[in-house]
Amino acid sequence: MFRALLTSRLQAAFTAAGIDLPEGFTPGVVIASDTRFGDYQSNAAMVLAKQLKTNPRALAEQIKAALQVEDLCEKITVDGPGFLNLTLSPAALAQRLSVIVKDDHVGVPQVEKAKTIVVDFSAPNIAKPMHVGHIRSTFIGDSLARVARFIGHKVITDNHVGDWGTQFGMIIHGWKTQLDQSKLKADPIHELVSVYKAVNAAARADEAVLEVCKGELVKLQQGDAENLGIWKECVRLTLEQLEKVYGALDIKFDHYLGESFYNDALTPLVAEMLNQGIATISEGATVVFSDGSLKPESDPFLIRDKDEWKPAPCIIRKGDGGYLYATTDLATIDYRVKEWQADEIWYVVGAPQQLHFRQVFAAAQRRGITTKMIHIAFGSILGPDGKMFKTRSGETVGLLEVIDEAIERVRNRMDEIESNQELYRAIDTENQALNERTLIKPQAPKNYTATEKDEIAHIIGGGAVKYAELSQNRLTDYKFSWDKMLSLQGNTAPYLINAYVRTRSIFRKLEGTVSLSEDLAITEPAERALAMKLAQFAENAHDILDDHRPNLLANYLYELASAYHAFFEACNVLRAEGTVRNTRLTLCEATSRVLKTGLGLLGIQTTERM
RNA sequence: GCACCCGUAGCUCAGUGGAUAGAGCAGCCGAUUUCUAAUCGGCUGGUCGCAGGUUCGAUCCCUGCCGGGUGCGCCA
Repeated sequence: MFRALLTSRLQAAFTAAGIDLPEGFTPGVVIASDTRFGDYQSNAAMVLAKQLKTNPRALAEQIKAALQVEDLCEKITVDGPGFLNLTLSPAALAQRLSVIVKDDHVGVPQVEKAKTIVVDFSAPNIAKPMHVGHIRSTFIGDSLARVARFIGHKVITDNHVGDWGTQFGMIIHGWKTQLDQSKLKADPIHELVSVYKAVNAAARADEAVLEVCKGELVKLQQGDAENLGIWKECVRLTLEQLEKVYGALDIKFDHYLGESFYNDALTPLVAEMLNQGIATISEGATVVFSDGSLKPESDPFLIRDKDEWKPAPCIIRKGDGGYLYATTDLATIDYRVKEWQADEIWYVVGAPQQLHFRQVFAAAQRRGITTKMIHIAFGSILGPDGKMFKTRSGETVGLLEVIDEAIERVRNRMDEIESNQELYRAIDTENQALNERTLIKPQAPKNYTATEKDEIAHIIGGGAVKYAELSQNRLTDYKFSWDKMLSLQGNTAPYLINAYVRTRSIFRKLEGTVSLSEDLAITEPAERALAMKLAQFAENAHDILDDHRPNLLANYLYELASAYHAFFEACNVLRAEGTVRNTRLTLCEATSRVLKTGLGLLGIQTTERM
């Protein structure tokens, strides 16, 4: 990986030049912000010159003279106020290409120290459908887990299903009084939701109904056999449906340890926290107050009111003895640390829950837990009107509906292309009147079987939905738009998959097995730009986890696909011969491998034809 | 009231100390007897919310304000 190599060479150059580095300063090399100047650049001279109060350009020249990079670079220049610009040699790029084509990690180095990372994501609720609100957590979490695994970490994915909570009082009451068995059989979640909604409405109108529901909940919590049976059936039916959804999305979990899994741990946990003096009883509830060890500004158990800091405790047991979300989360942390020896736990949960996690993490740390806990937050999903997409009120869009709609659009696009092919062939080429833009080039007839067409539509449609989410910065609010999410034009999954398809189609045209040699010569600008992009995957794959942002990967893949499309138009592969042909075929193979791997890390599959 | 997130082209968004701020969509012009046109090339489009500050250098860091959103003791 060039960045790491060049960085270590740069550091060596400082030593060789006899420049003492100030405390806390490590010179670095980054990918050039402007490719006109080179491939990599370093601002070290300017940063250091500021501290040493010397001339940055002179310093840069001094470093340049000491820099030993003949094997990697063909050009080193000092430009502007003191930029050190490095241009890789074609030979170094070619050597890199050979690695990408052979290595099963396409040239991406493994982490030096593998960590055990638990990724907590998706977390749907029992008896509720997965809706668009679950898109972010599910796709981001899955992608981050894949990336971490790919670069060598030990990853444990855990779906912390919402299978225990106050909503079960209403569901059980509804199950007993108004469940329609035939509807339940046909569409379990749908029936459970309508039962829940009906009871919820009734309870709102009538206090007595609410009391009955509370009673059912207490019976459930006390282990009443009938209620427990109903609850188990709800969980079973919902999980069965969830498996289908995850199957369609190509997402797997190592564990499904829902909230109920920790029920038995809650009472001892609270008792222990009381014993340790971490928790206290306040107004009947058991709560965690600030212990004063943190500065008030960063203490999650304090809130400022005018000029004074007032307590903002975290409740771990209600006055009525009931446990809460925070209690379960603390028990879950215990389990993950003890049973799995987690070095890190990642929570892929929306930004509104930030305070909750700050409190839970702080409470866990007070209990002596040193595992690194990270809340990987993301913005809200907004409706077309720019307002919050609320789950409780109004209609929500089901996750499967979105996927199905996307697949349908892909199918339409495929049909359109097919009919254009027929139309084009039917036209007399001398008939100018019909020579309109709507006509596209007649491709070789694709002759898909029905199964192939289904598979392709599924891969591209599902990929389009995932890509629409993953190509965005997770922190910005997400405006839900069918067109944006399902668009097949521009920076979308179909664009990337199309680049992959183009690589494969070239190899299909070749007779017999192809053997690529290491006789490479990168000469054309489009070849060079593509080779450069390919080499950068080694860096990009690691950078994604710096701030847990899959959109960096999406951006990279888009740029790679773009470079490939440009190369494809500029450099014909099959008509070339000798070294040129071998070089271009190698570029195609490398692109093919990096695209397939990279899309795979986003959870997106590829297809050979489209 | 306090805290957090957001404010960048007509629209949707990248870009968390570097050089002349970038894409996609929309609009306009062009490219195909040639490896998949779900493509490529070009043009048009910006007081990076406002005002200060730090810096050789700020969309990015700090302070204040404006606008939008979310959260804040017994829901998850």
